This record gives sequence, C-alpha cells and structure tokens, in this order.
Amino acid sequence: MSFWLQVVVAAPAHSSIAGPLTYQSESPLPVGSLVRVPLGRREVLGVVWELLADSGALLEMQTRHVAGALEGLPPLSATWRKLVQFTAAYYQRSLGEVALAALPPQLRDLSNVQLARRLKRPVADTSCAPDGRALWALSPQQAAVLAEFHADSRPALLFGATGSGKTEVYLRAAARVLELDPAAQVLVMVPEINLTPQLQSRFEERFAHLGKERVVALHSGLTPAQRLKSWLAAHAGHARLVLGTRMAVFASMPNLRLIVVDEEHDPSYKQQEGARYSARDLSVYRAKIETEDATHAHGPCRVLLGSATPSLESWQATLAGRYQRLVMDERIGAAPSTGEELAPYAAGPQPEASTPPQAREPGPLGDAGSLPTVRRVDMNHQPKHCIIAPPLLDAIAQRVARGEQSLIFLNRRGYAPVLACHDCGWKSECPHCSAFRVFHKMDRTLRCHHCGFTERVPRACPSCGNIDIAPVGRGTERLEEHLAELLAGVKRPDGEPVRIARIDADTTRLKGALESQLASVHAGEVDVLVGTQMIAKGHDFRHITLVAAINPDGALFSSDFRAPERLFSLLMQAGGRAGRDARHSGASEMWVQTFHPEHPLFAALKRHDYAGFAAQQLAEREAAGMSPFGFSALVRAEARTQEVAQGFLNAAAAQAESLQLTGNGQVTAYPAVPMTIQRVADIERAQMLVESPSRAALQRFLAAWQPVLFETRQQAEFKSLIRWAIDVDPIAI
DNA sequence: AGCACGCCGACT
DNA sequence: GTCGGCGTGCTC
Repeated sequence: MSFWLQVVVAAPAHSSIAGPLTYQSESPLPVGSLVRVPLGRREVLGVVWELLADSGALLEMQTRHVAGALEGLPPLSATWRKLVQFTAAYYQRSLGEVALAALPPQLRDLSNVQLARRLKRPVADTSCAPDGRALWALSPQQAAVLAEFHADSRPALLFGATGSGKTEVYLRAAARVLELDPAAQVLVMVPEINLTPQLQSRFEERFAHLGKERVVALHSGLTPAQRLKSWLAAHAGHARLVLGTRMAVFASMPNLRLIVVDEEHDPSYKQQEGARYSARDLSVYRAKIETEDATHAHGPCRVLLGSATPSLESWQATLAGRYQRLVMDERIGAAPSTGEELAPYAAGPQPEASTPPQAREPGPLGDAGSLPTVRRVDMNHQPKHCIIAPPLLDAIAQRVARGEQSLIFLNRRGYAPVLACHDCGWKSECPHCSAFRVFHKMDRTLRCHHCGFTERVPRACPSCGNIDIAPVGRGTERLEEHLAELLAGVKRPDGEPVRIARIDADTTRLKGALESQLASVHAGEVDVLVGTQMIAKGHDFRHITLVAAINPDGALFSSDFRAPERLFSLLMQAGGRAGRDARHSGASEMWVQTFHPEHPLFAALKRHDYAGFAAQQLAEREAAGMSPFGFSALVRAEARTQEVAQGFLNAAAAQAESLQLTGNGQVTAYPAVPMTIQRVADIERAQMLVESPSRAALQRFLAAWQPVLFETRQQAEFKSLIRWAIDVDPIAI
C-alpha cells in the first residue's frame, strides 16, 4: 500500500521547485509531519503539506520515497501551516523557504536516535501555587488598562509612556491567560536580542511556580542546541511562555493564547533579508487565525502591542477602531515634579528662556511632570562650528559636579565620517562603494561601513601627497575625545576628574562587552556616556538626569518618509532614559541641538505629544497616499552596472504594463532609480517602487508579476543580473 | 538553495 | 599531466 503526499522543501521562489514536491510513502503520514526526503543526491528536511488521493496518474509518475519521518514529533498544526502559507504568499517567497526557515536549523541534521534522546528527557513537574508575595500593587492605570484589555477581543495597542509600567501589564496579562487554562501558552516578542536576558529573568521569576523550564527564549543568539531545545519545548506545549525576537512569531505553539509585541514600532521587527516579513504584522494575523481555528476547549488568542511611540500603522488602526487603544500616561515610581528651580547656568544664553521647567503645560499625555523637560538649542545662535553648545556643556558640567550622569547621543560611529585633503579636494571614498570610508582613530584605519573595506590611514593625501589631510565631521569617537577636552577641568563631588565612556558598535564588538559596559554605567563608574542609538533602547539607567541629542537634524529632511517617525521615536525613547529614578525625575532634561528649533517634530517632542505628532504625520501620509493609507512594495535589483539593474526592473514593469497586470491603474510602478547607496562592494543597486491604494490590488499585482520578473531574468541582456527581490511593506525607501 | 557536471589557468 | 576556478542546470 502506497500513499502519496506533497512535501515542501527549502527552495527559493524561482528555481522551478518552488511548490510542494510529490513523494510516496509506505505509511500514512499526517499533514504537518516532518520528513526526510531524497532530493537530487542529497536528503533534505521537508514538511508534509498535503495528502493526495490515490489515482492512476500518480502510479504513472516516477515519484521517490520518503526516507523517513522525524519520529516522536507531533505534526505541525494547521494554524502554523496557515501562517507559513500566508507569509509565503504575502511576502512573495516560496512555501518551502518560509517553512524551513521557521524551523530550528538543527532539526535538519538530527537522526531519529538523537531526536529521541532530546525528546524523552522527562521534566519533573514541580509546579506549585503562585507566589503572591512578590507582586507589587498595580497602579490604577495598569489595573484599568488590564480590565479594558480583558473586556475586548480586538488586537490591542498599549500606548504607554516610558516608565509607565508596560512590562507589568504584559506579565499580568500573561499570568491570567496561563492561570485560566493550564495548557495555554504565551508568546512575548522584543525587538532585540540584548533585551531578552533581563526580561527573561523577570518572566522566569514571576512564573517560577509553573515549574522548571516553562519560560524559554527563542532568538538567533542561542546556540543551535539551545534553539532546538526551546523550539521543542514550545512545540510540545511544555514551555508555557516563549520570549523571543521576530523569528519567534513562527514558533510552533499548539496552545497559543496571547501574543505580546513589546516596542511594536521598532524597525527590527521587519526582517531585512530572505522573506522580508514584519513580525508585528504577522503576530496580528497569527492571533486572528489562532482564534478562528481554536476548538471549543480553547479560548481565543489575543494580541497586545505596546509602545510609547506606536507605529503610525498601529495608531491609525486604533483611530479607525480596528484595534483597541489602551493608554498609560503616568510614570510609576516617579515623584511628582517638585517644580524646584534648576541651578542657574554659569554662562551662555538660556536656550528655552520662554518656558522655564516649572511652567510646563501639561501635554496630551496628561501631566508630563515626571517626563524630562525638553530643551531645544538653536544652533543658529551658537558659536560657529561648535559641536556642543555652551549652555549644554554647562548643563553637563553641572551634572558631573552633582554626581549625576549624562547621556550624549550621536548617531554616527567612528572618529569622523570623512577624511579630506584641503589642497586637492581628495576625500576618503570607498573604492568599492558609493560612500565615504569612516576614519577610526582608535586603530588608525579608514573603514567602509557598507562593505567592510579597511585600510590604514594614509600619512599623506593619496592623490596629491599633501601632508595636511584632516577629518571632516564628527563621530562618537571624536565626540568622546572632544568632551574629554571640554570637561577636563570639571570635578566630580569626590574631587576626582570626570569619567567619560563610549558605547557603540565599535566598543561592543566582543561578546559580553555591551553587558559589562552597561554594568559599569549602572554601577556609577561613568559620569558622561557617549553613544549611538544602541544605548537608547530598553536599558534602564537610574541615575541619568540629562540626555542630549547632538545632531538629530539629518532625519528631518530625509527622502525616506518614515525618517521623522523614527527620529521622534528615538528621541522619545532616549528622553525616557532620563530620570527614571524618583529622586531625580523632577529635574531631568532632554536636550536637542538643532538648526530647526521650530520644526513641528521638536515642538511635539517638547510637549511629549505623540498624538499631535502622529496626527500631523498621518495627515501628510494621507495626502500623499502613503502607508497606512496606501500600500507599497519595493523591487530591488543588483548587477555589475546600473544599466542592467535598472533595465531589468523597467523591462519587467513594461511587460507588466503590456500584460495589463496593473489592474486599470490601481497599481502604479514608478521608474527604477539607483538606491540611496548606489554601489556596495562593487555591485550596483537599483530599486523600483510599486504603490496601490488597495492592499489586495497590490497583492494581486505582485503575484501576477513574479513570473514576469522570472522570465525577464532569463532574457539574454539580463543574464548578468546578480539577484532581485521583492520587499512588501518596506520600512525604508 | 545545494550540488552536480563541465571546460580553462597555475601547481604537486 | 592534475587541482580547482565558478558558469549553467537539475532536483518530486
């Protein structure tokens, strides 16, 4: 007796084996089973996707036999398969690629014996009664928000100020789900790996009563063995809570009842290679299908998105009533503002003379009393070429003298972004990219941040031999050096000189370096911390009372329409680093150096007015038909020449036009243009924007266009094309 | 994507 | 004379 089945294997969307492959099996394997199948001369992992009815045609076909099933593993659920199916279709990738990428890589090369060993370790069930002692009382806002959340069924957006206690809401929401149903599982997602350890210990502590190994982590930082272990625990239903990064949205969880997406606005939720999915968007979809597919024994699956600066997409969804909006605008644990006068500045004009800190008007976030005062420094009125305005420098010096910490942001690592010869005009261009190499003083190198090409700094201008080559502009390395000079005479309360530290991708390259450097900041061993946006996220610095953004103007006039949203979010988040300690919160400040102090973005920031900022941005987006009012996809192409890359895209678009795929103008494909960084590692890059006011129309177009792109690729003139890819709902243009 | 087969340069 | 470069082509 033979059974025929359709099996998906890892293969890209083109490659002619994009769809499921037909195999024969001697035993009736259920759909969702993991199998090993012969493919060419190797054996690969596959997922049984469909069972085929016995038919004469199949008997004629030369089908190979399934080599074996992964024994002891329950099949992947119908909901999981639906999620994978949807992802593949929506993001224009093959089923197999998405399905196999969603499984732990270790599963591929595991014998049944090894698998059996991993599966059979019995875990002693040590569950006991919940320990109520550790629970703090909820703030009234937290309690109210939880009650609202439990009374609704829509996806929920928790709009909560930094420090308002969002994590506690997640914990309580999870606890309730886990207690109501002894099999229920919860998925919690965070944007970055380095945010998982602290959150994991908090969840483990809270859910210790559920027994050992009920909380597991799932992210790319784990060893293959750890990742497999976590995945198996989730798949078997043993793990009650899975904490992970965007990849965790695909975790097999048979009893999933709640998905939490922390910092839901964070761009890290968008995968940037392969299937370019948005884990946030997929979590909303997953909660929906988990609810639809739930049997009578199970309750629905909720999704809870949280942010202090929600994505405009989620925010708009709350305005439209599709998402439930939950608001927490009060910081907890922060003393009310004392209104006490700040120490006067030693020198320099007051940057915000019209609005002294004690006269802040309450913003739409209610009483912003415990949020930092925002001070805009008009750089037009500061000494020419100054990096740090005198009033800001004074403010930093005063913090040092008082024994408080300051955080200085500059979103540019290295010493200087360019090295230039003032004689002949030579600049440190990368020979392989259309970008400048950055001067790193630490190891005296010129480094390309795009392709990695590194050389020692030349002694003299490589073009004219002039000795006088000089750094232009500032990176964190130079800012750190500059601050050390400016603050050289400043003493700490104990009479010791100021201690300055820097945290960026360069200082944290080694494993564990970030943790140890953060620990040293927490231990109070640093007075002034210089860094890139790396330090803006999540880390809770208790003793920081001043945060400054040195040069945030770049994002104001960027061609990327999402740049303002990201800047606002980054600055709000950065500001949130200040004054989380009750003793300091009344006097904490966020300084912004700008040549455009009247820009609405900074005005909104000053009022801590996310809603106002969002309304202004949404109005612009609506007028321009952009997300969330319109939908877009980018097609990117890479080739040795711009002509081939652009030519390929334009030819494929012309073909789509002649085949009338654009659905009576519902979809617009713009001409191909070079990407912002046109050339990286000697490869020319071009992209084409495709837009539509209708998501469905865009989807139909992309699905119909995919084979056209594939055919265009086969044409002789485009043989030299290196690769192309579609990015649906791109986060940057 | 793998992993073949297949035809041209510097080496045991 | 071989080892090996990566250019097309196939995998149920």
